[in-house]
Amino acid sequence: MSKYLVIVESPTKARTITAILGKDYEVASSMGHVVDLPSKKISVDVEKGFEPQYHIIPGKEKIINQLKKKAKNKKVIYLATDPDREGEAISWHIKERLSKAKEDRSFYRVTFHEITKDALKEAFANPSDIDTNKVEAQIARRVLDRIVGYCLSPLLWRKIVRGLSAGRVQSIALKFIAEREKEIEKFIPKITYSITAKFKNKEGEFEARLDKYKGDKALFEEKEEALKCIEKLKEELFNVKKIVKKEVSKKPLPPYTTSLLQQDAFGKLRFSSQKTMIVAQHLYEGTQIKDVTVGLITYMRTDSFHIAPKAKKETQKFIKDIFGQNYLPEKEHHYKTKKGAQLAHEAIRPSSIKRQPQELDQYLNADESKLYNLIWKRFIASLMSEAIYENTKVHCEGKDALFVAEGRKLMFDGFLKVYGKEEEEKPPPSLSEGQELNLEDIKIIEHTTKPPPRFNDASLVKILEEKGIGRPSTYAPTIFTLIKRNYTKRVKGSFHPTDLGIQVNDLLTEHFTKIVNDDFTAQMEENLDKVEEGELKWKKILQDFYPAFKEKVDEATSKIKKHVEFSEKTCPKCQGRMVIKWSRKGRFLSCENFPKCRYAESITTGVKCPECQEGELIERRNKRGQFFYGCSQFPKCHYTSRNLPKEEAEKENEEEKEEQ
DNA sequence: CAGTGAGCGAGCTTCCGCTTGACTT
Repeated sequence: MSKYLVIVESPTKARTITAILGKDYEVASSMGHVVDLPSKKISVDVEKGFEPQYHIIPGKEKIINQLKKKAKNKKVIYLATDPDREGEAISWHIKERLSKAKEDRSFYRVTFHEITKDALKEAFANPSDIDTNKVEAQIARRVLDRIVGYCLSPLLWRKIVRGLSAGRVQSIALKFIAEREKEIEKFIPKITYSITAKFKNKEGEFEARLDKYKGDKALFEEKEEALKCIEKLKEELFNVKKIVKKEVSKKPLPPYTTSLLQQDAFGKLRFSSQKTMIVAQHLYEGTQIKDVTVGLITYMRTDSFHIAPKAKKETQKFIKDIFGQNYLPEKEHHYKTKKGAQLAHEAIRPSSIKRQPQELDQYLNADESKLYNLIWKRFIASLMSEAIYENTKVHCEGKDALFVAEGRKLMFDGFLKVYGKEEEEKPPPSLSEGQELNLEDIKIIEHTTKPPPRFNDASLVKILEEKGIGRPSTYAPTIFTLIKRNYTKRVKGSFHPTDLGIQVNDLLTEHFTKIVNDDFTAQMEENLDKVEEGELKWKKILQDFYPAFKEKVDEATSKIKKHVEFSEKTCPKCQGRMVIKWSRKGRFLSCENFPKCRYAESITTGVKCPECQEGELIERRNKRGQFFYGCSQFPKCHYTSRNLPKEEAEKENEEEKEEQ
């Protein structure tokens, strides 16, 4: 019988810890949060000090009961959830629920940043209490998000359409997408002209670009000017004025955090954020290799570059053994962690560098192999030495003109041996200073400025992380929410806002400028830090925020006119216009004069029923709220379909096109 | 896996962040 109970968040972690701690410790997992604000109501008493009204998350009663059962005969319970704000709050909620029992028992908080024998020994030798400041910072964060989300969303229901949502994180993500579209729309391409020349001497020929003409930067707005310039240049004599050689080194990229993994997997494998996380989860949970299940990578939701010392040593030895001492840097690279990171976990790395990608292929499916391959290479590269290039810059001068030719040569590959591309450019042939050159050819190159690109999974996650908006566990779900709400659509991998998305964003940016501002979250985080330091009371954050926010909500409620969607049709009874309304069964057409005129009808799609040829297809919803199409002649005709027959035909066509 | 519904005007929707399984006929 175990003496102690240890509670962690994830079952995988529980398994690993059990193996280290031994028989005296029973390890259980909470599966994340067990207590939260109920989703039905706002559950924050804004009149009385913003006190949150918590409940057990539906479905988590089972887990709490299991924890209670396991705690029964234990005198000591160790709360070992993740060492960050959310982890502290989880421990606090669990303690509250478990200490209601009559038995006397002690609770200790233990924290560790890596799961090794030494780290655990250290942690359990120095147990502490729950850090109430950290918990309070979490409460402030939770309550603020609840207030923002549950005040703004209903406003959108009333003013635009039911079922919409807004929040501190998703609304900024939407803003990035919507504003980018506006930039693209108003973008006017600008054309400029530059000049390149081909020079020749005994050794060979090379290209150079015109850098300066009569002391000015050689970029022309008019083609005429460039042509005139060329005519003059043809008469000039050129020689090699200067040859500059310079060694430059290129540092490897840091190991993966969640955001970097999502970005790279999108760039290299075209995985969506969501897909990356699902595949990474499989690698983390592990797979059976020669009768044992082993986790192949460390935890995939992290914002830290930290590497367990033991893993680092193992990898450095591996690099030395396989590639040689040269491939280890003289001084270890330091990767700077983002401000505001919570550092609860390590960077994402292989659990052992010795499990090489090609050896695992037989145990993994294609996607898992590809992702593991990236993780393995990126991690090992992050500990390898820099690549060294020799850059050559040749200045060719005439009377009024300076041409520059550049090249680079790889002198030492370093980390490029495993990860990344060699960017070699052909250096000019061997030249000597003062040498005369023949101008062989000269031409104009047209440059068109391009609009900024639309966001994709990678760039959206990148900007969110840079601005400190959202957390590793929420990047993928946030993107999913924007798509689910029909705010944005993925078109060939990049996000286009929908009309609805633009409309929602316009409303929010006009009336809630502060909340959809980039640094709203940053300011919140600064305040939360103060709460953690004990310098600020959590309620003060809300007292400072809420009154002005409430005023804006009230103002918007009275100012904004409800958006009414008119249809083309008129009411056959009173000649009023028909408008689109929502019931719990979906959309329908109603007379604008309701309730004076009660005429209503279904919205038809204009597509004839393929079965009876009489009725038209109508958009319908089943008990679970899912859409399907049925015949207007029901119950005479029972035809149903998930998609419009016409759409299906179009879809098939598109697929065929793409395959070609 | 597919099926899903019969009048619609109530009562419903929603946030962010931490975790993994997983309801029906």
